[in-house]
Amino acid sequence: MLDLRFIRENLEAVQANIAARNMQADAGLVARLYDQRNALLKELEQLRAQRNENAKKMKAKPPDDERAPLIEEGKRLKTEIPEREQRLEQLEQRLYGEAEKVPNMAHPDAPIGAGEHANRELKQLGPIPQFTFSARDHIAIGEDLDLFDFERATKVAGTKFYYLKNHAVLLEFGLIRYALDIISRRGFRLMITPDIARESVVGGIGFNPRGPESNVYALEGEGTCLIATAEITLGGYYADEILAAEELPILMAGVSHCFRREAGAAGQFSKGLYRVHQFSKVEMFVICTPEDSDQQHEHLRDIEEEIFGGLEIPFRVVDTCTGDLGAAAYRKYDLEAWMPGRGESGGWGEITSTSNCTDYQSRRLGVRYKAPEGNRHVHMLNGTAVAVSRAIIALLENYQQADGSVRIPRALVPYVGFEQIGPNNGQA
RNA sequence: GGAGAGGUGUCCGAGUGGUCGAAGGAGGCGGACUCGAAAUCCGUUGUACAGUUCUGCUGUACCGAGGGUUCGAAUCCCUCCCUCUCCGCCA
Repeated sequence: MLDLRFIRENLEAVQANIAARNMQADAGLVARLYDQRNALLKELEQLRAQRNENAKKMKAKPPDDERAPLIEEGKRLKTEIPEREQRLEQLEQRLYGEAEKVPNMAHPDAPIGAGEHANRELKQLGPIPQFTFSARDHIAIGEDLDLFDFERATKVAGTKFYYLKNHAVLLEFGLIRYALDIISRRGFRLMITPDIARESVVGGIGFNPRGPESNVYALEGEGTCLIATAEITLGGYYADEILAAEELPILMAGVSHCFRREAGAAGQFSKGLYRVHQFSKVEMFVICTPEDSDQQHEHLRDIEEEIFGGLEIPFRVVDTCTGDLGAAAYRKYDLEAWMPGRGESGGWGEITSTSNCTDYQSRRLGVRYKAPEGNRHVHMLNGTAVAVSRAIIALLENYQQADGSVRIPRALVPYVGFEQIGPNNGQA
């Protein structure tokens, strides 16, 4: 959520930002409601001051003839105050409801535009593999090598679920451990987080906890949701706390399952492992001062490049345009891996993403730090270390061999314990 | 799941319906003493929102949460939540 005062004082910039992001929110209404709320609050506080004043006079235990009018006055205030309180509550509910729709401001360098074509490619790393045979997608590769079972997962759990089998299981754990080693060298505190979080935390991070539009699974009667990413549980870790300035930056990494409803998401790129209801992910999360967040964002991007560069997977880095930033991000970089099985002749597919959400999340979550000039909201950033299901796609498709086997990149071999998958697993 | 105890400021811990934003202590910060330190002494020390003649001042709210009683609630009543201890169950 943005600061209400900021919205009122920078109304035009906020409105322009909403338009650039292609979002629906009425900042003007927020500003008007805010003014109304402040006027009403002032009125209410004056009445309460009168009530306190009145009660103070009673403390002196005045004679009966003075008491009676004071009691009358008190009773009058007692009807007026709750009436204002009720109106204030309704007004604030509307105000916050509207204010929560207003997205974060965007970085001045973030490309402005609506669709994917407006994203700015920053760099491309690693050669795109040239195959002497016709490249297959990960579904075909995996089925041959007995790595997945989508059909039985559908029978048991529904569409967009999967069983990982055999080497794919080891691939999952190996990828996680590979990523953990890198980020722990980079100073991140490792955690395994709950896979469930309260709605207040889910909402504070910027996810819509309930409703048909929501991408998260709400648990019936519990007020909690399955998390869509460990960003939620890591971001909530310090909710309602005031941190010491010396503690910053805080670097956390969380391993979790991620659950996404993906309601209405369909199409050619939702086949196989690309868009699924459940996957495992290692997420990085940074809490820092406002002055530091741009630099921390570059740092996160650098780590993501190290992780996928180390796997020798060709990828490009994209500066996400305003229309694709979502509500919370101030700036976002996506890493898109080359996926040879995508479309007719391969294509780029998002494998990681890192966002600087500035104080948009920390304001609702109540995470602040003690600065010399007073308590300020921290900046929060997140970045994917490895999203296992998508990493598996990139590995299988880029490292597929003519004989149907899949080679394992050198850096990953120690973590998985084998050099290739099928047809004989490297055995003669 | 059963039984009991309890939720007050950074922490510990008092609190009779008005003099309680809240005693006392610890801790933190500033200062005095000291060659320096410890000890001792003095002072200071919550958060949020709003207003403002704005590096200060004023008002309001906050003693787990939400209701109620009252001219007035940390204090009385109701509901809920949470924590701890013991027992049961369990990976």
